[in-house]
Amino acid sequence: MTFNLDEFLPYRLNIAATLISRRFAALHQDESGLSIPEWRVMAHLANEGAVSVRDIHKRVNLDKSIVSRAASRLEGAGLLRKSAHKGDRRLISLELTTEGRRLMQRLGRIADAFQAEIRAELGKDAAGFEAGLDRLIARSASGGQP
Amino acid sequence: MTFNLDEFLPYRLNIAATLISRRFAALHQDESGLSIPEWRVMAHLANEGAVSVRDIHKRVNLDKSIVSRAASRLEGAGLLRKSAHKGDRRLISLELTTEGRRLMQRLGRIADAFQAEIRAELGKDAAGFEAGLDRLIARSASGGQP
DNA sequence: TTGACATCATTGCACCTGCAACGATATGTT
DNA sequence: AACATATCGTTGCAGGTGCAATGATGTCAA
Repeated sequence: MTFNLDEFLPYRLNIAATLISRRFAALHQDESGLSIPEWRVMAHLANEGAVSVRDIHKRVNLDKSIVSRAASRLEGAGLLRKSAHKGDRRLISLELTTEGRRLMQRLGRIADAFQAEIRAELGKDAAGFEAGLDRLIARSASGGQP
Repeated sequence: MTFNLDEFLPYRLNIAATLISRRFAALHQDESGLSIPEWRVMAHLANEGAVSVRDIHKRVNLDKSIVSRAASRLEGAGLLRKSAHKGDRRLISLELTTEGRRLMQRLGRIADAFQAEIRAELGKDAAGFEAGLDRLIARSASGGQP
């Protein structure tokens, strides 16, 4: 039996992702109270303006049910606004309110600072690490190893 | 607004971990039917022999309630055995059955092959990627940036 | 126009997770 | 010995997640 869990890449990847998420959550939680899905929805809206649930679902890797519920909570918190999409009444337009935009400006700064901190910790391995990350995502997203 | 979610490291890390976990699950699911917690418990037992719930909880980053429930399911499936710990009756000794050991031999081979596949995909970035991963885990586990 | 089929957002449901009790047992102090 | 405190495994419970309906709307072809 040569296999060792501590050296297993999927395991280490999972641990690292969990720890980094916790660290980031600890940084912005007090200020925002956002969960991870809510954070992703807000971050996407901050970049893209008015989009549908389906757009977010596809772009930020969240099940559409999760996007839907997150949007409802965020609407209740006054951070985004839902409106009917002109032309296609199946769609819903989501966009940030002024308050939502203001929050995302602060969170954007926190996020940038945190990313800089991580890159500093990575030091000379930063470039290789990020290149590997992107390669894994690209290879895995397309369904395997084509 | 300069922030972009797609370039945000915690986000990319989370996506990569999820995708890799899915790929690995797809490989061994048919053969084993194990969930991620069950897989971790089994993998640890395969290396360590008889250990307690608390040991696993600390070593493989799972809440003790999750370890406890996973162990019960695995016991029901005939893959591990619970027995009283001599000397300290609060503890429970967990160890693989013959069937469990046999399963882990097959899964160990699958895991090793999968890891080789990932390293091949990473190519020249493999070393930097893994070094970065370990560094992030080490820095984050110790509570921050000491 | 009608009808078959696709797409969108929401909801229901079963499962998993994280956290906080809880009872049982150990340890340490007096 | 007796008590306070700590540790172990289990369980209850609230909340989150993934998946499969569901109903509303859109598209396309005959």
